[in-house]
Amino acid sequence: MPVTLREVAERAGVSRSAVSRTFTEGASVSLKTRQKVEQAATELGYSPNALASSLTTGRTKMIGLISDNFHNPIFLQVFDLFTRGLQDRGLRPLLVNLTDEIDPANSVRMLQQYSVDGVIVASSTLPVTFARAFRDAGMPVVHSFGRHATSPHVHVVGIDNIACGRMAVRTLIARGYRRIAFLGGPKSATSTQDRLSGFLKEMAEQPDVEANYSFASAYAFEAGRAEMIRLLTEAPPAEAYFCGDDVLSIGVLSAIRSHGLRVPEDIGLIGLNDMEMAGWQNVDLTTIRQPIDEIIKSSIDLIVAMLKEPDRAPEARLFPCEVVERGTLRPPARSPSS
Amino acid sequence: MPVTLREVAERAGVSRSAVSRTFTEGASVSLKTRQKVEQAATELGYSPNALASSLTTGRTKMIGLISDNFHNPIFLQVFDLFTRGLQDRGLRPLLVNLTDEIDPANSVRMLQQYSVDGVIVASSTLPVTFARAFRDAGMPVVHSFGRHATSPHVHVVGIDNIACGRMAVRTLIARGYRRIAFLGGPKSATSTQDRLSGFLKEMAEQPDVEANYSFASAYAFEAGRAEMIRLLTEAPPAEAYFCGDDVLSIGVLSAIRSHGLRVPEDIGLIGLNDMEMAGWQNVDLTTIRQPIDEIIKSSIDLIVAMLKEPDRAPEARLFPCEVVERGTLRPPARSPSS
DNA sequence: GCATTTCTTGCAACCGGTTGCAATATTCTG
DNA sequence: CAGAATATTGCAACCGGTTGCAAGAAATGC
Repeated sequence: MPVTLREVAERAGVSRSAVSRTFTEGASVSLKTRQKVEQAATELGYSPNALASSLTTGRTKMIGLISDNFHNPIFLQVFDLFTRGLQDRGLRPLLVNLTDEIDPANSVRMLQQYSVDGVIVASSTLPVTFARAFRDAGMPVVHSFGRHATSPHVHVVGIDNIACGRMAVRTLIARGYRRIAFLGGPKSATSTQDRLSGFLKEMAEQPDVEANYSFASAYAFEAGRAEMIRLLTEAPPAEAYFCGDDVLSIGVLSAIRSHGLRVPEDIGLIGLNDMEMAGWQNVDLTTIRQPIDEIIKSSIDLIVAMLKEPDRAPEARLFPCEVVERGTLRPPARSPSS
Repeated sequence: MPVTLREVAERAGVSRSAVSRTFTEGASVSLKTRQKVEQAATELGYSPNALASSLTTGRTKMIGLISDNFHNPIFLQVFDLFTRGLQDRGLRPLLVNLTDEIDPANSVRMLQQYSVDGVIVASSTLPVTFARAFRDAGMPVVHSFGRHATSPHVHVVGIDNIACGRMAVRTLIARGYRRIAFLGGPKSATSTQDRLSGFLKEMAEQPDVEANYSFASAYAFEAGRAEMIRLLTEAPPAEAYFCGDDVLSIGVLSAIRSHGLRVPEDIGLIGLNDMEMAGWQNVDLTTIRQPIDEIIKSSIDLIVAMLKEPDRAPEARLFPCEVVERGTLRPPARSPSS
């Protein structure tokens, strides 16, 4: 059905090479042949088969886009930015949903079979070993929203989750909260682990503060709500909670209100991400903003750079986060001790 | 870098055909050769290049997954179900973000170049002509969430939006609302047009009912909020609104509450979709449920069927919707006239 | 105008597989 | 055990392109 090189060549009365060359950037073709070929091509509606050419060029311009998070609304934005960013550079995302998969082996094999030029792992929960599996298979890989390592084996673009944990604590302390808790995402998520670790480190440096923590089963509304309901019924709650992320926070908010308590009057809340919904009037969540667009832009830049230079030394690009003030924390104390 | 057929053949001491055959379902290979080949293959870590084979088989097992909606949280669920469903059948989604694109020509060409086996257009807003462009290029195509046509030119899987419009009206009438309005999505979206059309048709059959309608600029929270704020400030509001979809409803809800009014006491609200968020305790939206999972499952079944039988007569598969009772409408009137 | 240099062009081999066909090997039949 | 039927195998051509190379054409220098 589709028109091939040969047909165009025949109609234009030139060799197949000539046709190939007119469609290859920077190849040597005279204006005359180029015109003949282009005319024949448009008449026939020809466009070159990208896969056939990949066979010799070794480039498919396809990028594996892998994620295990298809439930957190923030990832819709992530997919939007990734797909557009890749498209703008002439790359095609081959989407892989890892939800039911624990082992990278299958994805590695699959992406190998499709000879993708590179792989982007978009996940804040997958362990580093995952991205490494792709690197070990010889594919350029970037782990977006991944865990920061001092001597990374793989390119990582994201935030410093430990620093975020500390930032949350300092923000809460500055507002006079003294009984503080971390309500994290799943215990197995690297982002949860790091945020908790930062949270605890900063707590250890603060006198007279009571810390506590627990985990929700997922970065999801229901998980946050369920965990908060448990906390509210089992013991007196903390004065303020640092939640693993924004969706979780919204679930927590819902639990608190269901319980007849008010935010921020009875309980303070700070999230992480600054997803669109955090700004909705009935949510109005104070949160730590993660610069998603920059992370994604940088990830794409990095993967593009690796196409040219596959052996680039692994690099961790971390972006600063900042607190976005909204309505779920009481205002900062008037006269801080410092 | 990657291992090729030839290397496996050499190591196993057989011809290249033999290797190819061991990896081809139902090809004739003796147990002995198969074992030799399999051993050599695992030793070398070989897996066949899907793109090279596509050249002769004419099948890439890639499906173009096209959408123009990367802002409505419901589409995250849509992508989740599509990617998993396709993966389960050994198909790979090549994701195309149409957000900035008005003309199908580019996407058609691109998907042609990558010789996808089929195309799924997932959009409730794109006109039929869009899916048709793919069909005209000779690709099997299914339009999911698309507009129902009596004599379709292209396979459509979705709901009857006109019927949904009527259903919304009947539901509101049954609850005693008499001044009713439709607050639709973008005027250009086919789903908006059809829902409005059903709304108006049913209204025309109802005596003593006052109808009104307007449009939001997008299926999005802010758009719904903005439009509702406009309505509230310009004139006395209707008693109840049928909103174009759930995100829109949530924006509308937010506007109403900001305005100091209560739902459902002052204003009733019914959405469409039954997205996960509709069930969140602080939303609790009464809505018309669209069976997304069935629509997607059916879409995938259809595209798979078309791989075998490309000239299948176009078919419209419409799924019934139902009202999900929650807290944004007052209860049905006790003694209806019938 | 002729020798040189630089462009174009087609040939042919190749990318990594698949597949029809004929030759060979194996199994079955009586 | 011979002859026929069936299975397995490798050869070679092909899928739709790209590319090194050498030959021919055009442009340049003097």
